[in-house]
Amino acid sequence: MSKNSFHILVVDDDDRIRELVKQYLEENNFLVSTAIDAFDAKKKIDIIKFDILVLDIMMPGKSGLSLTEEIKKINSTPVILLTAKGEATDRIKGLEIGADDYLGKPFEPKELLLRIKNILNKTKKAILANEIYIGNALINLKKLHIKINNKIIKINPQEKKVLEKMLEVPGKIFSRDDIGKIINISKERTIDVMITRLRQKIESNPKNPKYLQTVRGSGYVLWIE
Amino acid sequence: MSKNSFHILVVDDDDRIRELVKQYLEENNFLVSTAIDAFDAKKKIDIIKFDILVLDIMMPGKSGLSLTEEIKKINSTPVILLTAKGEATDRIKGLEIGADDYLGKPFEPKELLLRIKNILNKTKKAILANEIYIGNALINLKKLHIKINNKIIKINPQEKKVLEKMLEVPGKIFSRDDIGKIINISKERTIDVMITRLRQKIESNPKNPKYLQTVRGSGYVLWIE
DNA sequence: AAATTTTTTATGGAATCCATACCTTATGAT
DNA sequence: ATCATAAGGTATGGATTCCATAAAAAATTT
Repeated sequence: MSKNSFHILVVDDDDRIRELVKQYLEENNFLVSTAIDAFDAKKKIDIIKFDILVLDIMMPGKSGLSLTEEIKKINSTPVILLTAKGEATDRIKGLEIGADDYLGKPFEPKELLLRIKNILNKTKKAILANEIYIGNALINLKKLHIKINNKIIKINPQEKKVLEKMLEVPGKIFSRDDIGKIINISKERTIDVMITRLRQKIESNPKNPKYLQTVRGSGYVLWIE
Repeated sequence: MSKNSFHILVVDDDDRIRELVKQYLEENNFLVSTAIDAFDAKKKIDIIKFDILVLDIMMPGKSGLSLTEEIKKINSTPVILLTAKGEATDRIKGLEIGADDYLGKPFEPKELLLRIKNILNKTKKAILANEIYIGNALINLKKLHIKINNKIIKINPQEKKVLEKMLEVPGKIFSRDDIGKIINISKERTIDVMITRLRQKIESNPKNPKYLQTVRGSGYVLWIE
């Protein structure tokens, strides 16, 4: 049951939410710590460097907003704010003072997970380790493998090359010709075969791909969210 | 059978845990002492210098936390805390006051062993003695030998050179060329043979190496955990 | 010169790569 | 809606490259 390498701090005064989120993220292989309020959080932040903070805005004592402000003065740890419904002002304020994303309550844990992966994909740490999320698959280009559903699947060098290029510009359509140039192949069918294989490795439902999609008449495109 | 050179103090008021851990660590060649509470522990610490302390947090009399605090004022002996399940606060508190790692109860002895090796690999003593764990193998570069499964195996000068270089940057891929430069060899197969030999010495299952791995098309890489 | 270590060579096996053939699906003209 | 056709998907297999290792030869140490 190997964890990924990211540590997240969840701060909320509501026990249920805290525990729910913690559990959900842990199920998805994150290392999770929690804090009950801004002061508690600050203490922990001063000691350990987290990869992401998830802060409730509305907390007794000090608000998530003030905490965000403090944090952003010190370093650039990404912050996701949890805002009560309708509090549009807070959201805007949050982004102004440097929060990286926000999520209105009530929220789906799944949605939070998505945002987290999104942000992680942009961090230096992930980039240095050559790690990036595509949906549920944590791609590690350096180690030539993919972690998905607690399994590790190997990718081969050719597959790596293609993934690498496509990951540089997610959303860009790659013609078969483009892909062919990357791996020195000209036959169209051959390229299709490689795409098929990649799909089997990164998609949870390869027959109906969500991330590595076909663009009929043009080629293929990779989405990372 | 011959011990390694590390001395560990296990402090827990629960007899069963104390004895279990002691036995397990002894099986793995550590020298182990035990203490029944914080006062008992303090007495022993004042007399002997241990390489690692394993402290239960929840103990009658004085808690593992206070003991950690005291210890850290005196010197930097590494401390691993054992915390009851769910006591997230204690864990963070522990790290705050200088503990080096923590482990939630109930824990696998194997997991504890892993953390211990991890910490030892970082200590000055280990580095000075040129001792480092790779999985179950305790490599002693100075003495040109490896302790594994209660056996001592010699390593040869060439093997040492390679290990030494690879240990400097675990996780880095060494091309055959890189390795060839270390030991002045150009034939690729020759290098493979050396890797094979090393695997037979440090891996418990050389056919399926866990630490000294092949990166097809690129070379070899050494992982130490 | 005996023993040990190092290097080379030879061989078999595994992983990867590429192409082809055949199958399925999407699309637009009728 | 139906059908013809273009486009895409994939199972399979041969070729090739790459790697592991036994065994022998050479070099070095004892």
